[in-house]
Amino acid sequence: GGDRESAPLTPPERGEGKEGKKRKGAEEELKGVKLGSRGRRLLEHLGITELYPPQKEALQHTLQGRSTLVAVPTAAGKSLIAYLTLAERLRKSERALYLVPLRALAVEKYRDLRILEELFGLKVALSMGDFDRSDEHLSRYNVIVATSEKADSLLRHRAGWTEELKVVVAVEIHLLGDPSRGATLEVTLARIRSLNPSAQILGLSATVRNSSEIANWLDAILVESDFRPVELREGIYHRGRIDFPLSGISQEVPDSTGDITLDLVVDCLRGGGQSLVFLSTRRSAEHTAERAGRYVKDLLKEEEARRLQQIASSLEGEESSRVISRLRRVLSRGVAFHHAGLSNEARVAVEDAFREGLIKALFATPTLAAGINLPARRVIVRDLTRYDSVQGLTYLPVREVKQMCGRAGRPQYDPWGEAVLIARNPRERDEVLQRYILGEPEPIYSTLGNFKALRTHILASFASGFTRCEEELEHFLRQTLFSHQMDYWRMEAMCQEALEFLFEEGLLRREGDAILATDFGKRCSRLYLDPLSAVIMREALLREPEEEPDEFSYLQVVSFVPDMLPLYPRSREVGSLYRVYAEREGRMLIGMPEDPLQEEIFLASLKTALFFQDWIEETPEEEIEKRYTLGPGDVHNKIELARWLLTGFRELARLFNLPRAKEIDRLLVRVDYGIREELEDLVRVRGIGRVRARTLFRVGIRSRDELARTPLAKLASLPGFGEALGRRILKEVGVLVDEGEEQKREGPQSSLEDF
DNA sequence: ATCGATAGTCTCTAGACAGCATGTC
DNA sequence: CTAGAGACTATCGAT
Repeated sequence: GGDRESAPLTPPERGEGKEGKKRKGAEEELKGVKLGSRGRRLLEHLGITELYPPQKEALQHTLQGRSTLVAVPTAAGKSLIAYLTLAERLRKSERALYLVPLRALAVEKYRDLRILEELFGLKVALSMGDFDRSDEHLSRYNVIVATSEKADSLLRHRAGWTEELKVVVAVEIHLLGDPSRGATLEVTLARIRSLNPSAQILGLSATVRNSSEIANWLDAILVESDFRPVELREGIYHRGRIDFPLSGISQEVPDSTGDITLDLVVDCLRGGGQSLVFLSTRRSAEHTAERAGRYVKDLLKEEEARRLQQIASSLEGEESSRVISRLRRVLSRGVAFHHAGLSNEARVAVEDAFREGLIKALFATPTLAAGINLPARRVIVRDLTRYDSVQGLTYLPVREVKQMCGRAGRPQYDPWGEAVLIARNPRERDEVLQRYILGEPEPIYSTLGNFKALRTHILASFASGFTRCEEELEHFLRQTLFSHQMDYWRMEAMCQEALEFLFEEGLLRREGDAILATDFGKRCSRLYLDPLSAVIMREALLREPEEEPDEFSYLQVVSFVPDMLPLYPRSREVGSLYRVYAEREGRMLIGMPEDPLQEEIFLASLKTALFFQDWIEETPEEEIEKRYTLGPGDVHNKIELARWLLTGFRELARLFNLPRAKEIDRLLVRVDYGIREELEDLVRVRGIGRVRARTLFRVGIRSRDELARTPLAKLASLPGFGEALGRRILKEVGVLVDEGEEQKREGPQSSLEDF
């Protein structure tokens, strides 16, 4: 429930009834749509008495089973269309897939959709990387919520149920144009459609210029509208005033702080409204929050200040990271910042406190624009440009700014929403007006036409047996958005290049006219690795350096691969990285490349490997954060990446029957826990992680055997242990000793609470 | 001699998807 | 076509 775009569908009571909407009784309003009993029950349960015009229009098509593309602004109630369609159309023996771009969104949608289970007995499953391990069991569910990468992976594993989908919902479908991840969504949709030609596709999109082209590709009916449940006023701030060009309103903003951004925040807060401020860097998000705190602090109610203090102090223990303690400090003053460097715990705390209205101003990087819905009375876009290493400073895409602006106006709370774009000079004022207020969002273009996407998806196509020769590949590629938008011959040359690469590197082989994936190719595809990553890993595995490789050697390999997001060295670190290399050259599994561009990546891989090494040397996390200027969220993300890539690395070593697989597996355990070798044994015991293992080690308990000989009383007295835990641990170790069984330990459990 | 203010110079830049293996409280 | 915030450093002046 809460403030998600799916839930608050009652129009604002204070609203003026813009655009001539009239309130009518529930029955009459719903008449335009032939909702069945399930739909009515769902609406009733959600407390919704009225549907918005675009919802009604879309439902007329979707309830008939027609594929539909709904292109409407942020927060116009797109999700409800999907929920109602699923409720009405899905029988207990049938299946639907719900595609989302982010894991956080997957969790959100999963929670929402659980209501279908509650009301109609339709079972809902959540499937995303590192979360749902029992993929075969997914066939027992009616609605499967998955990220597009996970869905792609499930297709590659040929889970049977992927061929019997009745409805496929794809949200944020405009991400087809995303340069790094759009191709996955595109191929996944194309694949699903070719396996399920009769499946109903329900695409939900932000407004885009070429929506009819996208709809056409999907063979879908287009429902387009710029309807918003809360009026949105888009304005430009310049020289002490906000102008709202479309409504002709102009409003003065008193100079109370000497800083434009803070003036806008304070101005909004005086009217009792929350602000959401978008900035381009983490540093300015944190810094501006800090300055804003001084002004917001005094405007807090006593009760609010108390609650905020509570939330701040509940964030982790005393010793914690720079970022978190800074967040704590600003939180107690009624403001916060939000970026990907925060831990999940902190992020969620900030989001909740903002929803509750406790945080008066939130300073965010684009994490919030694309992520979960967090509306505010006033959205302030301070930075309309972003640094790009290739192009320098560039203006943000219109779609992105519109998405930020769309967050303005909380249904049921605000009479209207205000989005304020800050112009720094008269020339920029005109630019902003033309580009963002009057301008249209960019068209969506396929991003499948690049080497990385093609080699990855072409391999997957053969590895999973979807295509078995060049003609079948062409037939499939002709169904993609790319060939829908451009002539196929443009892609053909690139496909040839990708095929050549895959043949040459032994991922594909020919058998007469047929094309087959080799075992290496199949493994690579199922491990979801970029073929280039797999090739680099294979070369590293087969290399025989002068000296025995150590953990650093392996860590450097996974850090060098294109699937890694490495830590780039600062200019003054470069020298020492060359020294690191010189020192370890004899043990390295990859040599320094000649190509200067590759060399840069290589240096980054060295820095990244040093980071992982610090982690498994049990360097305190705060120290790591300081040394590499990262936040807890970054550390976590990097570790997670390394776990995935090390698994792939290990599996490839196993495939080639190399003893190095064992080495890599042990390293994986260490990365998993962030521990030195000496704790490896202890940590395999359930209930013992890096901290407890270190405690045990310190008092001389160094193995499971020694643990088994420890009296319960002693164990229970150690810090971090108690009687119950001690008993459980001893039981587990005891059982092991009795049965003399070699037991593998489990990975750490993920749970919904982690999100 | 030490400290501090000021002006000039240097540095750095958002985000986030994926795998495998199994029993257990 | 297109940078700017913030950290760091050098310099000079005051005490």
